[in-house]
Amino acid sequence: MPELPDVEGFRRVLADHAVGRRIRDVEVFDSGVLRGVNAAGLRQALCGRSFGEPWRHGKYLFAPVAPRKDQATLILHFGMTGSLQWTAERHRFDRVAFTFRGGRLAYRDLRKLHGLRLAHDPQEVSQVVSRLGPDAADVSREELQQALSRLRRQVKPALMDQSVVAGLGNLLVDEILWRARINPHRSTADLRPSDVADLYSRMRTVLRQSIAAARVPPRKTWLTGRRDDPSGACPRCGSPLSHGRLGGRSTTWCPTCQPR
DNA sequence: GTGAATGTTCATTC
DNA sequence: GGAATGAACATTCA
Repeated sequence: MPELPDVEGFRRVLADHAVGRRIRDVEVFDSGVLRGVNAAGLRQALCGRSFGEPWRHGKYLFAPVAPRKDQATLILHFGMTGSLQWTAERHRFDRVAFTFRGGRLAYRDLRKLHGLRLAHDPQEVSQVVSRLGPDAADVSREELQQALSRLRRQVKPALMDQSVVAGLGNLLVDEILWRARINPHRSTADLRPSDVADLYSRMRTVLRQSIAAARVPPRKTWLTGRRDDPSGACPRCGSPLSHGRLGGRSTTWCPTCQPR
């Protein structure tokens, strides 16, 4: 599930409900999601403290621990199935829960591909961020142009590479390329500046609308709304959609709108 | 039982 | 050195 818009939604959940409130308890139901920290360490770092204003870069969510003199930051990554929920109800896939007066915040994740880290100082945080390209919701057209022009790769895997631009996942990239009428197999080396300009403006639109919905909205007018239908037709031209694998990921495109 | 799933990382092989 | 590929991680669901 989680790409940039989803994680931005989780950021809002944390910001709206938990920031500034005393963390009364940290329950670890499954330590399989803890990375580089154990349950006792996490409890000790967080209990009695609170979260400061959370921020996001790409698909990572950073929750600074207050008071700031502690210099610690909780780093969350949601893998393919994670989420952050403000809910009183315990769910079978809740792996960690933070308890506050008046509610609880659950890190819920089916597959446990990623999870929670605790950075003890700003260096550890910048270490994580330094491996990422500019945030997709924040990057300028010039930056994107430059990042892509350095590569000679198929455009889809290039855009999904978090060190090129951070935050785009499988669904978003398919959606953006479809709107920009760029075939996912095309090489970044062959993109004209006008292609990148198109790509950029489509990316902005898709991100803005997806962030508002806290997900890639499964609308029938979007490619995303049709990709799971094996006999799906392009919402724009009606051609049967093509399906394949690219960079190891399932890929959907329109052979008419997105010629090679 | 099999394969696939909106992610990342590592090893291997061009 | 880059780029492409496949496996691995853990788990459920169709």
